[in-house]
Amino acid sequence: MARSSDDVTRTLPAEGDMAVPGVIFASQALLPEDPAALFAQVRNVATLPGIVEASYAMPDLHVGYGFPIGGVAATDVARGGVVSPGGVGFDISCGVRTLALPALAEEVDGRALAALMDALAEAVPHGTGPGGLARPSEADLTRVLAEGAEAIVADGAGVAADLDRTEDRGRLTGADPGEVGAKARKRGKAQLGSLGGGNHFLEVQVVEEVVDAEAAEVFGLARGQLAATIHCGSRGLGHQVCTDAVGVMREAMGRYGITVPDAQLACVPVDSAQGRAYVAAMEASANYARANRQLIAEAVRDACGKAFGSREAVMVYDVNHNMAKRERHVVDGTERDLCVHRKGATLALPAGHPDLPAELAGVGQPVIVPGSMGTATWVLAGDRGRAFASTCHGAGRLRSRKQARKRIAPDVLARGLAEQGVEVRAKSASGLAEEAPEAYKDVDEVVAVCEAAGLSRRVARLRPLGVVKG
DNA sequence: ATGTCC
Repeated sequence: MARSSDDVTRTLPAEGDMAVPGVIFASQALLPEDPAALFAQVRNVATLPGIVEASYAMPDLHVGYGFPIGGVAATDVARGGVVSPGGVGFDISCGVRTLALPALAEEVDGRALAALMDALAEAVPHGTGPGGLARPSEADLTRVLAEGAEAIVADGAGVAADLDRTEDRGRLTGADPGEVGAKARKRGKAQLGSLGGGNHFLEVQVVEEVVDAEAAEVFGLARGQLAATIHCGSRGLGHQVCTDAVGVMREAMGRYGITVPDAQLACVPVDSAQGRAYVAAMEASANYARANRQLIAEAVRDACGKAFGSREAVMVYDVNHNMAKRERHVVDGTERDLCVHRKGATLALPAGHPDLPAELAGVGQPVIVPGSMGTATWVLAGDRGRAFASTCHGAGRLRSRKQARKRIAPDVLARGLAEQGVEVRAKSASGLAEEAPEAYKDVDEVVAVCEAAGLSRRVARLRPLGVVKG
């Protein structure tokens, strides 16, 4: 029987220092046996200065640095609302980009797939540490920080249509490269155009199921078609920007009279010197992340050219899931200027929203939700605009990296994936075990809960055929 | 997530 919104919504009433309630969208199956630490994080966020409506958590929620991953929190800028790096995450503007490939799965046999995966593994730098597709000068890096994916397309890597299908058209206009520290620049300079490690990956997939035919057609996806999905972020640059900002805010917070229940929730008013500096550096990091995905998408096109004889790969969408954005939303009957933190959560604009490009206005914003390695990726569309128009970002981790390493043997895992017909090109065996499906929640249940809650609608399910991992 | 501890 179909579940109602109430069936998947849990409220933690405002008590103690909480300014608003906690609202968690999840079924029992998506919560850990002992959710105490997770609920404590949702409650802690509800105490932040200026928070409005609720401390929300999406169905893929799990414990993170200060804020839960899967958390959505909006603060009222005019009423002392804060910005917190812990509410954005270390991998600033980490996100997912899917391209529709010019081939049907039935046209690609095992040998052709293996050739494509070899070409992709060769073309796209993956794994931790330095080494990227681009070799930017200091001036190039500054331009990427200021202009994002737009700078990459302007230099000839990609087409204008790529930007039409990239969140914010690939460029955050509040970015100030001058607010990105020297150490962050140094790390970023050596990594532009690289996947990284952890749960970051590049997959070749087949569209296995279309749930919403109209939206799938608008998004450029058809049953049986191949797709490529890129999951990565701002690498060491964003990580360093986050680290630097947490240090500054821990020290500055007291001067604004702010106390928080957890040091990891370090924050300052959005409208303060330190708040403005962080937002400018965060947006520059977001530009770096989108430029990174644009460069990798071009390398995917090159690999397709080599393996298929066609470079034609059409953007479905590029959505990010680690950002704080200034947005206007109606709260208690009045439209307000909010700073919306989405950490392990995405924007999901409903159909008809004025910020959507005309071609997407009829169906809503695309959202791409990668499952764990070897499991499905879902393409969704914004639905009712709940929780400041947000939805989930992935399967959500169930076991820590350490637990996963302990429980899962990499060779057994690799064999299992091979038996499923998934071609794996992995750099690190222990890294592979950390990303095993057993370490994650069931992504099908995550998106089903999003749909029941009215956060987003299911459009298409993509099954992996090959994966490149750090 | 991360030059997985300066």
